[in-house]
This record gives sequence, structure tokens and C-alpha cells, in this order.
Amino acid sequence: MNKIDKIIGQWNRERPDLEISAMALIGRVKHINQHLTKEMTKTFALHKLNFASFDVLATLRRSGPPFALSPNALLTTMMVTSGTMTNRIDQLVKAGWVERIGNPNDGRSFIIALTDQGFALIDAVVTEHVATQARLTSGLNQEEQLRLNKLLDKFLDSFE
Amino acid sequence: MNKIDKIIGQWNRERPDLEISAMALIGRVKHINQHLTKEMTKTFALHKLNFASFDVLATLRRSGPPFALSPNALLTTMMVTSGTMTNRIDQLVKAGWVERIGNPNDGRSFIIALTDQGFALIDAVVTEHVATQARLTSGLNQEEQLRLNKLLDKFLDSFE
DNA sequence: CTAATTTATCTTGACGTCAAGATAACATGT
DNA sequence: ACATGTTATCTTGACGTCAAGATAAATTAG
Repeated sequence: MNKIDKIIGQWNRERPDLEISAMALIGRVKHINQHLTKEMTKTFALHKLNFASFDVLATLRRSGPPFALSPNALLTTMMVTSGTMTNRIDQLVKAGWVERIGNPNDGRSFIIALTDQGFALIDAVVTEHVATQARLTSGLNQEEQLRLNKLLDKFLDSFE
Repeated sequence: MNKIDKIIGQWNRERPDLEISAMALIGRVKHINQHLTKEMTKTFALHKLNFASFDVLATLRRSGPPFALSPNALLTTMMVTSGTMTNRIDQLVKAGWVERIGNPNDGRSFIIALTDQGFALIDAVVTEHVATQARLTSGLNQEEQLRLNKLLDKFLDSFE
């Protein structure tokens, strides 16, 4: 009898007219996400990073050489607003992990490039991060993870 | 080939040493949660509510008569800090949906009680909310939802 | 060549949250 | 009684985010 089950029980008692089967599913997704986020953040904090900064560095790293993208490309990938992106970049520049490089062919635009320190940092952090993720999912065996992945994939696809 | 698959592909190319199967699973949970939250928020916004306010009103409503709980009980249930709770309550009091009622036996404590307007509001909103949730999960059939629920439940239980 | 439009990025102000600590009342041991 | 510790709630300051709009450069239409 966990937290979600208790909530469902309360609603069934108070509002038996409502068909709330979807609520349990959505509630579980929310709680799982909350827990995972909290735990992953701990790994980042060990390197003075927050989730947002990790996200930017990781996106640049996995984009491959030359490890540089425009702010616009970054905010599109991460689905955040331009204001948020500017803020994230400012912090990373201040820390010396990325730099803004002007585009000679377009006075408006820049590319955000990993510095050597930024590259070294994200390469180290992502290794730990992957280990954290493996630990967080270890409560399910290989076969369960596969089935869960398939269902989540279908769920996700249904939104488009 | 969705967004998650693309990220996995990039990591496999750039860091083939990493075993990143957990990343896809966690990434999907994150994206699904983000989408669900965004959609549910729209329902709340129709009634000038945000997610936080809905959460408080719904917790009071489903707790049953007399539809009142202490701030401490509320923040424990919702896993937010006391500062967050004070802020949420202040807003709801200002809007006239809850009221702070002092405890004659304990000068420190209050209970937060739904007003008649608050009760009427949350009863209406939750009905719409449940319909929204049903729509958001309609991409999976009954059997798939059941299997997903079971897997999520096990996943969630593995955190304790 | 100029004016209007589009594109890329940054700025501002507001919001919800948290961590840390302040405040005030209650409970307990001597 | 009184001092000490505990409990319940609120306050403050900082953070990350967003929406709206400002700025400035590039593009397009006439």
C-alpha cells in the first residue's frame, strides 16, 4: 500500500463517480521522475554542476566535433526558452567550460563551444552519470526494463 | 527515430565505452512527465489555477470531511518545504478558496480548511482533470496501461 | 537603395521552489 | 517554576525558469 494507492483510495471514497485509472499511471510517472531527478542531481553536484549546466555540456559533447552549437540549436534541442539558454550559457562561460565564438558571416550569431576544461569535465561527469542511471534502474531486471522501455516508447509516440 | 533514439545514437558514436541502456528509459520518463505536466496545467489554467494550487485543493478535498489539514500534514504529503507551503496557502487564502483556522489547544498550529467556494471549485476542476488524464493516456489500450502500471509500480517500490 | 520583415540573441520582471534560519508556543526533566 | 529542547509555522534570499519584448543584424520586396 504505497502513496499512490492511498490517493486512489481516497478519491474512490470521496468521488466514486470518477473513473481515475489514469491518475495512478500519471502519478507514478511523476513520482518516479521526481526521485530520479533528485538522485541524478547529486552526481552533478559533486562537480559543482546543476542539471541545467550538465544538460548543455552533455548536448555539446555528444554532438561530436567540433563540440560547438549555436544557442538557438541548444534551446531547440532542450526545449527551453531563449532567456533560459542565455542564463545557462552565461554561467558556463563564467566557469570557463564553454566560450562564445562570433560568426564572421553573421553578426547576430555565435556558437557555443566546449573549452578543453569543459570537455574534460563533461567526459568525467557523464561516466559517473551513466553509472548512477544504471544503479537507479537496477530494481528492474533486464527483461522488465525492455518491456518498460517499449511501453514508454509507445506512450511517448502517442503524443505526436 | 524519435528524439531519445537520436540522443542514444550520438552517445554511442561519441562514447562507445559507455553502457547507456538506462539512459533511454530515464529519458523517456522525463519527456513523458514533461508533456503530461504541460497538458494538465492547461486544464488548471482554465480556472485560474496552477499545478501547486490544484495540488493543495485536491489534497484537502480527497482527505474527506471536514476538508481540512494542517500545513505540516500538507507539506509532508506533497513533499515540499515549509516555505513553499506557506506561499501556496497564502495564495489560496487570498483567492478565498481556503482559510486558516487557529487551534485553540495549540497556539502554534492552524488547520487549512476548504471554503465553500474552494470546495465547489476543486470538485469542478478535478472532474475536468480526470477527463484530461484519460485523454492523455488514451494512446495506450487498457491492457497496455495495466502492464505499464505494474512495471512503474515495481520501479517505484524499488526506491524504498 | 530603401523600407519592411525575419532571424538570432539578450534583457527584464514575475513566478514557484528551496535551504537556512527566525519566531513563537508547547513539552519535558529537574 | 524554570531552563532546555522540540515542534509548527513563517520569513528571507537565492536560484532556474518562462513570457514578453528589446536589440541588432540579415534578408527580402518594391
